[in-house]
Amino acid sequence: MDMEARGRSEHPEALRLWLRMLTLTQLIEKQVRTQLREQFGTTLPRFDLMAQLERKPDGLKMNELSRRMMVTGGNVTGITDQLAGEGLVERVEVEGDRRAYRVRLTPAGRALFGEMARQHEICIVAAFDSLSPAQAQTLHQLLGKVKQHYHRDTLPESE
Amino acid sequence: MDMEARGRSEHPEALRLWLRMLTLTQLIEKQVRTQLREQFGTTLPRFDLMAQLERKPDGLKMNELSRRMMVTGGNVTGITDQLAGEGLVERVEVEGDRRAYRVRLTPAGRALFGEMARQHEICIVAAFDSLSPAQAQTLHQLLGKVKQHYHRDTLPESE
DNA sequence: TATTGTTATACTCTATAACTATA
DNA sequence: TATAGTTATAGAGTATAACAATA
Repeated sequence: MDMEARGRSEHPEALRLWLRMLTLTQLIEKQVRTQLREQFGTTLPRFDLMAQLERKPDGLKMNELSRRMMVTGGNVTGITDQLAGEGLVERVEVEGDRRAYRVRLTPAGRALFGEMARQHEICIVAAFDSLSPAQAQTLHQLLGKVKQHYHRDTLPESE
Repeated sequence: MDMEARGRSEHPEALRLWLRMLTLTQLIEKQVRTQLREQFGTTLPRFDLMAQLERKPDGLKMNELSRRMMVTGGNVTGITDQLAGEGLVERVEVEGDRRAYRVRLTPAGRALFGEMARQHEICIVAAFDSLSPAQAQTLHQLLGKVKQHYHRDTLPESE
């Protein structure tokens, strides 16, 4: 192992940091995808879409979903079609704009997402098990600092 | 924005941490992919493979590449075929085992990788620009702790 | 004209499994 | 039998661009 092998002492700290973060993220992500596939027959983008909707009872418009999921619109249509076909989400009309829909979880979708989220949480908690609460908080803050700076440079607007 | 929207106060710290790390990684990764595509007409897996070889003058066997890149063997064959077709890597025989090859960078591949790595480094350094050296080191250490623990649970062997 | 969402398409990346050739 | 690597295939995931309907 290790993709991280790429980062060597001759490289600046930032590069070693990035390679470690990338490797770790891929490792955890791979496990999450496996869990979603094996336990629920679903995929990470589908889970992501449902997660976006979970705390928005009124749903989200397609372009909002697209922006939040960081993928282009056509893909959101495809995933939404799948989930709608399984009765997990539904499209509802937006009054005042007949072009747009809002997508929201159905009761069945909400129930299934609750189960998935519970398993997912167990998996993630285990992954970060080695950190003390204080360390976890520090990590969270440092990542937040990087992300905020990054957004400022590349994605001016935010919610 | 934000995929991180998934993480709410009712969720444990680990989940918020994970979502923040995932979002940030995807953000940076997307920029890296764009840079590799636009400036060099290449992809992240191709860059990764070359990066693995860069510090191994004798090259690596296919199964070692597969393990390090965390993908299955067939994919390594495909990427190696592409790079070999462009004269960037070459397969050399392993004496004592006529089944195996070692893949290594050609001089042209080494030169090109050097250029790519230089641009890549600029991009990554900029991404983590907001951290002080001490903060970067802390982040590196915390990620290392999580990763080590993770490896112990899931991937016993290491290099 | 601009925007919302859909459709069609193509390409990269990936895993799986069957295959060959050596060991 | 087991291992190194290849081939073939299928599916996920993505971006692009052309399109329809509405604003």
